[in-house]
Amino acid sequence: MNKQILIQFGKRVREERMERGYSQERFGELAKVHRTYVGMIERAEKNITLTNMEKIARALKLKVADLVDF
Amino acid sequence: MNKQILIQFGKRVREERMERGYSQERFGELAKVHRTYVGMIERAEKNITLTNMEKIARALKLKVADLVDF
DNA sequence: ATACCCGCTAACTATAGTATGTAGAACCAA
DNA sequence: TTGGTTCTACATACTATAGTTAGCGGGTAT
Repeated sequence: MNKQILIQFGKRVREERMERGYSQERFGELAKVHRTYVGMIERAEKNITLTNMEKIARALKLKVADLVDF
Repeated sequence: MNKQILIQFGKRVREERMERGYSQERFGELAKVHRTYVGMIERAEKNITLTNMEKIARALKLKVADLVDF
């Protein structure tokens, strides 16, 4: 499994979340995922699926492609 | 679950695969995923994970972002 | 000292990932 | 025609792990 890509994705999410001043909890509510799941994704502990990537992108008002620029 | 995004992704994969003249089986070998899994993704029956998206993108010599232009 | 934020563990359940086999369509060759 | 090959859809089924949740600890701030 290519862990590097999960790390890059997690970094991007954290960047964009913090830029907007959201806590993990607040962001979880917006994206409709659990607060701890946000942390897991940012720490690259879970291999996120496409539908959840879309939830997160939507909460950030971004395209999925903006989060996987690789 | 947002099925529409899986449908779009599946279409993009099929387009790019066929453009290159690969069968599902041949493409599965290239991408290092099972032949039937390729079909399932193209038919939007599975919610693909980021690491497998990367495998598929690599086999197509594309970026992941090229496959999720939404 | 209460509230918020985050990392982390641990558990459960849903489903992604992997695989085998069957069947039908399209093609070509003998 | 008939037999062989290729490609794909589809039906299970197993096992790995993603998705979801509750809870604890440590830090920061008010």
